[in-house]
Amino acid sequence: MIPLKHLRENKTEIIEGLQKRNFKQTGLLDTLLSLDEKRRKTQTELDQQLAEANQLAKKIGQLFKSGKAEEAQELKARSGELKTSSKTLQESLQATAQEMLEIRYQIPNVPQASVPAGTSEEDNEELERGGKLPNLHEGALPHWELAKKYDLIDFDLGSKITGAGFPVYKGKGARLQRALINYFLDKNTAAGYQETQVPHLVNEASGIGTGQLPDKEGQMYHVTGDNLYLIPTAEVPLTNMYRDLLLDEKDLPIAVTGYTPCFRREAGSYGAHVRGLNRLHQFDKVEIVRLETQERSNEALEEMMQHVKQILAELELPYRVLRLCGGDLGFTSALTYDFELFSAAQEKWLEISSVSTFESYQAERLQLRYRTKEGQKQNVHTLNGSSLALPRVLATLLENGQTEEGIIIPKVLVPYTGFDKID
RNA sequence: AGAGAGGUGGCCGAGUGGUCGAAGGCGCACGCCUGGAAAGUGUGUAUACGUCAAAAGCGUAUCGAGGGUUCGAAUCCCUUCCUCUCUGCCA
Repeated sequence: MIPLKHLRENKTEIIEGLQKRNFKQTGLLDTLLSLDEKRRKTQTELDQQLAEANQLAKKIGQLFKSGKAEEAQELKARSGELKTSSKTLQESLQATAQEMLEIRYQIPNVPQASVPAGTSEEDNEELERGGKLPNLHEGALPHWELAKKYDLIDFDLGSKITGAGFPVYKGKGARLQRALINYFLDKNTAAGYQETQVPHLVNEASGIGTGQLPDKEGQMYHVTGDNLYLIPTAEVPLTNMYRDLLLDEKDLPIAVTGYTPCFRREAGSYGAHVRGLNRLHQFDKVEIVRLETQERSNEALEEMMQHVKQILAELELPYRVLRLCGGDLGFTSALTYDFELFSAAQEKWLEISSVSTFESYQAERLQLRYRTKEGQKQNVHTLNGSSLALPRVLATLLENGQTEEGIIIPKVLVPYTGFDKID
């Protein structure tokens, strides 16, 4: 959420920023500001009434003690009045606060200056390419064919036991998955991220904290019996570890990494987009999360980007880095770099990592602050990224590594897989 | 899942209807003492909101969370979450 104080002081800038992501309902900002004024007025009035009531209560107590019950009775009448009117004010205050909150949930983060304006992925800015494109032999196959040919992944079996989008990995396919998870975790811990295992189900407060709730409720699997949600990404538990905290500047930066399965309902997805590993209801991902000071967060974002890039380079996969345009930017993000791998057999780019800074936006919801050296309280800047999401890496690995003699495993992975070829 | 006990400030812990944002201790910060340190000693030590240009100050709220009773609630009642003990079940 946008901090209110910031909105009061920088409304014009915020509106300009939001235009970059084609956010039209700028009227909400004015509504918010006038509600804020109302809220403050009500608060002042309420405080005055409560103050009077407090004093009365004290007086009545003293009168009772000194045996002046009659005088006390007289005061009680006024006390009753105050009670009624303050209750009304209280309710009004709560309603206003709730209304403000709901509006604030509807206002996305303000993109950074470097974010290009744009409406779709067409307008994303390509920053660089790396790795090398493979020369596939005649008759090269997409990964779902390869998975079948070498018996690595069984989509039908997953459908049988659960449903579409829940594949079963078998033999070397399963081993490759485990190898990737370990390899990613090792790379991340070597870069200073603390390895963390978190719950795969979260409560409502956590969903609200990172912004999945209330808006994107339909995207998560909801365990209604216990009112818990299956995590759509490790970002949710990893970031919510720090919900409701007042840190000290010297506690920062905090960097954590964790592997979790991710569960997404993906309502509305269809067709070739969901073919094979391209889009799943359950998939594996290793996530990195950082908490930074406001001064250092942009630098941290660059570091995260370099880190992911290095992993992709080691895997010898053809990648490109994009700076997302306003229209493609996630609701809570201020700046996002997407990483894509080129799937040679499908002849298209597949997104495998998204590295973002949320600046204060998540912290405002999480109530996550830090005290600066000077003693001021500020919102922590939160950042996260995939490092990395497995299915599409696996898909590219299979497709780009295929030769007539089998699928070649990148050298860095061999110590993890225990084999250098799938045949 | 059933029965019981409990959740108080950074930590420990007192407080069962008024003078309690909360005794006392520990910790921490600053000062005094000391050649230096320890000990001793003094002062301070929560968060949010409102008021204010800002700070100070003042007001309000907060004793797990939410609601209720009462002129008045940390204290009584209800709901809920969490922790512990016993029983049951079970990787």
